[in-house]
Amino acid sequence: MAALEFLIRYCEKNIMRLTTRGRYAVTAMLDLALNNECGPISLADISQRQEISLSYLEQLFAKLRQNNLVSSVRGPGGGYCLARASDAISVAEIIDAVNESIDATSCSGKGNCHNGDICLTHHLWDDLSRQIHRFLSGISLDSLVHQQDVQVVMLRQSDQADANSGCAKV
Amino acid sequence: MAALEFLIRYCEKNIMRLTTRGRYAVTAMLDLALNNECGPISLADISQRQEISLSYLEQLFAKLRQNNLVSSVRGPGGGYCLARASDAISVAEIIDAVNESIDATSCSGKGNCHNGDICLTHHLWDDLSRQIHRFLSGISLDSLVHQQDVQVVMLRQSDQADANSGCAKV
DNA sequence: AAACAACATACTGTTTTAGTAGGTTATGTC
DNA sequence: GACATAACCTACTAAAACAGTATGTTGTTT
Repeated sequence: MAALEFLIRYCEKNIMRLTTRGRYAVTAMLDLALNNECGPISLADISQRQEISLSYLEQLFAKLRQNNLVSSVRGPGGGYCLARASDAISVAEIIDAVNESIDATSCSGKGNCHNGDICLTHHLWDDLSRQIHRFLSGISLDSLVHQQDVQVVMLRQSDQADANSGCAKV
Repeated sequence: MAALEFLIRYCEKNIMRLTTRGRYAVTAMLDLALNNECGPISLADISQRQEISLSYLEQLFAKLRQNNLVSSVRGPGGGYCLARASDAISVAEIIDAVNESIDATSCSGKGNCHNGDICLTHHLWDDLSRQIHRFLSGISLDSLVHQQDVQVVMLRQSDQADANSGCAKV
């Protein structure tokens, strides 16, 4: 039945991990979003601007590329571009892409998940997990760039003045 | 000035970490919330129900206690209770409590955070970080227990029938 | 041909996670 | 008072994840 399938799916679902790894990935993608009109951005540039190790960035971008979040151009002048418009890329996608490591530890493997209140809290957790995921799915790179948070607008506007005045990297 | 203070505060702020550790803590707190009327709940009970190592639970509850999220009763028949009503305890508090380890790595220590577009993406990240935190601050244990998610209501109702029929543990 | 930059793989030190082990202290019950 | 219970505390450990280093190769532009 649909209910059981549903239950199993969410029992096996893994946690939405949120660490510095995800921060690096989102930060790098934000860097891309901000410099998108300027053609491909090299990882060397991002590495320098965001102070993230180049090789580490390469590892992260391998995953981002596998998940069709960025496209690459090789050779001199090459680099990475967003694969889609920044309003079509969610924060959730980025974090998921970079944390791919399917280990469904919750309650799979043990058949005792399906009976009664043993697993009730698991369901509740899965609810939360899904809410978090849905929340982050609703936040696009674009919405981040275009100040959602009123409190820091003042700070950011002065910053954006320099940043947006036509491809500062050239 | 206020703006600079503001900037520094959020530059130094750490990421909201979300791992299995947090899942365990939230799960355990949910277990408490569900059995709250039954008096103190021993960690041994939670350990058995949620399949979490007893000693690990003890470590987590040490943090939860330090942060006034639970209160304890020693001796036989003792255990832990929620320190407040379940609608006054947010998921964010629980996760924060259990992940306490102040390491402000973002851009503190390096003075270069304050100039221009170098740190623009950091601001954007901090925005996101704060949004996540605010989101999880808005979700209480109580709201989790009382089905926010319509899709799983059907599943949970049958479960809650057993669970809520007066302190199953006695 | 040379330089550039993506792409790939293997290795390393550190931190976090999750759990184990072995206690001490407080408090009910017999 | 003896005893069981369960909180409380500290130190240790194996495994995983994190973050970074090193060393390439492949493709592309100049």
